[in-house]
Formats: sequence, C-alpha cells, structure tokens
Amino acid sequence: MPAPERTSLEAIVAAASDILEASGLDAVTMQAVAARVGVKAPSLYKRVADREALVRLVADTATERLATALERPTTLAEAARAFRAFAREHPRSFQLIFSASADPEILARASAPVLRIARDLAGEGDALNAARLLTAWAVGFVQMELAGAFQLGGELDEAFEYGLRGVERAITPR
Amino acid sequence: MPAPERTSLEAIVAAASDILEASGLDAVTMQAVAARVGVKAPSLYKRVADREALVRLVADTATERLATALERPTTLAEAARAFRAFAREHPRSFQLIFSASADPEILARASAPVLRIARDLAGEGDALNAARLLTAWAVGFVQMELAGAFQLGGELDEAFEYGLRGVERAITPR
DNA sequence: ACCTGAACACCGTTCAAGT
DNA sequence: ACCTGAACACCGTTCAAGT
Repeated sequence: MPAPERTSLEAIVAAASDILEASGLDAVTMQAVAARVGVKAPSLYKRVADREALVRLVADTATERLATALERPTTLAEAARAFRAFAREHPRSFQLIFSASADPEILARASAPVLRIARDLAGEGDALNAARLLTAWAVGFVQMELAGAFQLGGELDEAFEYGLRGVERAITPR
Repeated sequence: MPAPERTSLEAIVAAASDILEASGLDAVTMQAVAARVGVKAPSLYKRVADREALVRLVADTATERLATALERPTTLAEAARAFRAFAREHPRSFQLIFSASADPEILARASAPVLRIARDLAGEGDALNAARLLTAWAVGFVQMELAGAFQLGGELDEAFEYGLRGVERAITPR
C-alpha cells in the first residue's frame, strides 16, 4: 500500500544547513533534522545513507552557494571581498566547506572564477600557481579571522586590504 | 583513606593526542583515552572538566609543539617549509589547532617567530600586516593541501615554492 | 584522595510492523 | 512505498560506594 512522501531530500538538506548555521555542526543530529522536517529520525534513512552523508550534502550545497557568489566578481579585489563576505555571512558553512573536502566537480565550479582572474593577472603559464596562492591566502585569512586567531590587535580590514594588494603584486609579472 | 594516583593529566593529554593523530578526533572518546592510560572513563573527570576541555588541552599542546618547530628557522622560506612539514607530520593536530581557537598566550608564542621574520622583511610599520599575509597564505595552503582541495593537477611542491616567492615579494617594500 | 560500577540522558542506526 | 516505535550499541557525564 503506497504511503505519501512527507518530506524530501532537499528539505532535509535545507533543514540541516539551517541548524548548522544556527547552532553548529554538533547540533545537526538526525533527530533535530527530522523534527525540523516533521518526521522521525529513522525516516531520514530513506533519503540519506547516514549522518556523514547528510553532512557531506550540506557541505556540497554550501560549496555551490559559494561558487555562485564568486561568479559575479570580475577583479581580484571584488572576488576576495565576496569570498570574505560569504564567510562572514555563513561562518559555519564556510568552515565545513574547507574542512570536509567537497565534491571535486563542485569544487571545480567554485575554482573556475578564481582561475580566470588569476590567468588575467599572471598569464597562462602561471595561472594555476597564481590561483593557488590567491586561494590559499583568502582561505587562510578568513579561517583565522573566524577562529579568532588574529589577536595581536590592529585593524583586520586594513590587514585584509594590505594582503589583497600584496597578493595582486605577487602574482603580477614584473 | 588516600588512594595512589594511577595516571596524570600529562599522560591523559598525551594519550588523547596519540589517538587523535592515529584515528581522528571522533575516536578521541573518554573511554578510549581512559583505556589507554589504564583507567576507567569516570576517572578522567578528576583531572579534566569534560571532553571539550580535554580536546582544548590537546590543541594547546599541539600549538606549543608548532611554536617550538617555528623557533629555529630564520628566513621566511625556512619558516614556511617548517610549517608545512609540521602539518604533514601531524595533520590532525594541525587541523585542530586552526579550527578550535587556541589559548591566546600560546598563540602569541607561535606568532613571535613569524612576526620577527615579517618585520625583517617588511619593516616595523608593516610587520603585523605582513605577518598576517604570510600566516594566512601558509595556513590556507596547507589546509587545502590536507583537505585534498587542490585537485586541478600540477605540482603542489612547485605551487608552494611559487607562493613562497610571491609572498616574499608581496611583503618586501619596493 | 582517587577509582569504579551503575545509572541516566542522548545519539546513530536497524528493523519489524503499521498504513 | 514510506513512516514509526522499539530496540541496540555507544558515548558523555554524574555519583554513591569502595579502597
């Protein structure tokens, strides 16, 4: 006898993402997610292999949102600022993206705009190395900012703009 | 009636660190740590407030080891390579250091050598900004390397050396 | 003074039984 | 076909009782 579906994979992932941002990864329990979509925990296993797979899906959708946020900018400065803005708006999603390694295909989507900007500045031959320098700096800066690891005072906004100028100089051929 | 001590805080933190590196943070359970020091889980609460405090202690000791590894190098290139070597030797400790924010005092110890190198290259006025650019790049690069996020091919060693030259150029006044 | 067994709350996961 | 209650294993934590 058929039974109507009372939820969906999209709703489950959205619920998990909401809980992640509101309360942290530890709060993303199968029971909390289930309750939010109006179902009991065991039902989640109809759409998701286990909690780890669900968290992975959350990371993938977050990576997709980041990729979308990076599509619009055209300059290095715009891209870096958009990247930092994303991390500040969705700090826990950001940390999840760069701790759990995301799906390679989605990662490639997020990398494409950075690679294009790097190529424009550094030239074809150094494009990949330049993109990695730029990405590493941006990831590290935002990560340390979110972790509260920059504690020696000084202006973080100023440090970010200084870094931005430095990275641009680093990848621009002399 | 007095009872002899069968373990110590140091032994507990060391056991937790070993389990972390061997099997990951999820494997650092109170029971696993207790078993390794030859005691039952409830006994750990005589020396440690709770699991979170224990993990924090593990992060702090790892940060201290990192600080020690950064004391010897004198140049930017040496420091960066020592940093990367530490991360590859203790990947899970490294990730713990930069996700859970460590103790400010210990963080300051690890920052000191970086700040000195940055000052030598960038000068007094830009020392802090330069240290932050350098640190952000190194943290981000190693983090992405460990997470397997650099997937577009190319040589990672080469990307690291390219980044190193770029960062040095970025923080050296023209 | 430290250690432990027992207990409790909570979580992930499975599965037979419902509809 | 999907949903759920019941059950199991496992974990963190507390505490009275041991020595």
